[in-house]
Amino acid sequence: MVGTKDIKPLIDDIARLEHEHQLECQDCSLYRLCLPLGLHRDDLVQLDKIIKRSQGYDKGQTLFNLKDDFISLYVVRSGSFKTTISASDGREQVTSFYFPGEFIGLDAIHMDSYQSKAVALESSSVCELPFDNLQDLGSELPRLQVQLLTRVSKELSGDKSLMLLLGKKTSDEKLATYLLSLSKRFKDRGFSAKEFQLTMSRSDIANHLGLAVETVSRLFSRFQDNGLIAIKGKTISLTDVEKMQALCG
Amino acid sequence: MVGTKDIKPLIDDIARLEHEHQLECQDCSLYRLCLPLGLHRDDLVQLDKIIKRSQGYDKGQTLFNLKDDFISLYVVRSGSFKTTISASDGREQVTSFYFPGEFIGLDAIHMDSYQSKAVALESSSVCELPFDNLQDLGSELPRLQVQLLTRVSKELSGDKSLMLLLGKKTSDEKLATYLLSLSKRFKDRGFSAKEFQLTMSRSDIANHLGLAVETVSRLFSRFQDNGLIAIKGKTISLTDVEKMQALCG
DNA sequence: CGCGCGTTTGACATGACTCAAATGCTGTGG
DNA sequence: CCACAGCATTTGAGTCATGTCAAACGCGCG
Repeated sequence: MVGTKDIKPLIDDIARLEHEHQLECQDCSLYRLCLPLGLHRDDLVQLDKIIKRSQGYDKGQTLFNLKDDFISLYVVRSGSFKTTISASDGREQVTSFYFPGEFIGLDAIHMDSYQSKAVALESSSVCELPFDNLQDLGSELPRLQVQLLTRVSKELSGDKSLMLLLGKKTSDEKLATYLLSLSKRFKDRGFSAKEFQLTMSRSDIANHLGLAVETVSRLFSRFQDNGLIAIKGKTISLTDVEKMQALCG
Repeated sequence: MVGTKDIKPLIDDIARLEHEHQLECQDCSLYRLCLPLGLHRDDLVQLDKIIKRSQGYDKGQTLFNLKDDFISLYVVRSGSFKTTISASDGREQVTSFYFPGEFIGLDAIHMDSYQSKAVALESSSVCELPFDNLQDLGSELPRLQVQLLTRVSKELSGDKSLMLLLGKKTSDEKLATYLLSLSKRFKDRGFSAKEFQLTMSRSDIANHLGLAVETVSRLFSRFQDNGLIAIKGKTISLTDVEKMQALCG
């Protein structure tokens, strides 16, 4: 029996194979979503030269730590990551989750060290873009700079929305908003918008939304009772997207 | 009698005069804090050409509205602004406050319309940077692009800290963190780090910190009772910065 | 001077947290 | 391959921080 949930690992495998063969940007399956968008073919070749296609990361493995020297930006190639920042007493906030084609480390550009910690949520791989090289190339390729600027601006925009969520929304609204935002991101990447894996733990979700784990767990149960979702372990199906949207506030 | 609180309006007047005389970047008092930092003198002249030094904005006046066409970035020249985003039912979140030398509109770069609304908190003025012109210039002046990228990254970093605040901090910690962050920004601008004007209303502060107005008001009273601050209307003095820092969490 | 809004203060309500315990899942070693 | 250990998740009961509602106060503007 081949269920939907068998597809994602398969696609991950493809990405992994692509990685192992040092596939170039122009042939990468993430092309549409990634930095090269809008660059000319000749430019791409140059970009390729500075990209390090690094080895994979295991679940729980750290991509970079708070205060590590800022050397590179990373683009998720396969898998997923979370970033966190922490208060002086150790309390942590999960600031973002990152999926294939998304940039990690953009908030470090203005400093010489990372401002957050990035950890893989599953077996994952990344493309590493040494920032100095990227800047050198950027002064020759204005479109590359624009792409980069656009990326940071987009993340900024998303963060502002999260502020609204954290500051003003109730727990139901928070979870509904979060699930729909995940759904959209999966859809953009060619996965199902209705059924997907929650690669992050309940406590990562809770933390990101400014809730307690128990609250999130209860919400999942309630959403299920109300026919909004079907959830089994880490697999979730959105069974009533309309009602979910109405819940977002 | 000339109290400390008479100084800021005075400095604002200077900025206003500078503005009226169409002062150029290289002679602007915000030079250190603003975009031109790191540009060569010749480059500055070019930058000057594309900057529109717009007329002032009154308290409460809108700089741009949600969904207005994204034409320009703005740099605060004097005064202060707030930006807000809103949920579908009208609930608003104050996403940021902006002081002289800071950029407004960076989150719109990735779209063709503003993602938020910007409103003056007092009589204020701005420099307007038409984005298309800025990009044209940027392709000739890589350092300008880097400056811009650095700016967006910095705002991103600040937003992540606010997530920690909104998601994990108690009401005291929120207010203490906020007051110290204001203090630092005033200090960076050559104003007193200990005594300054809260140009935003209590309800703007409360909203920004994810609290109710009443909570903020009670906190101000309690902080005062505990000798942390002295507050009179919109003027606040930090009387025990150490204790305040200890409160930040 | 008086009106109106922003702010403060008080009393009460409640959504979400904490603590506690049961249940389920995953990965590991025998 | 199974059994067990340890961690993640769920569920329940009770508490608490912060929000809501209501009213008084006072500052700033016309």
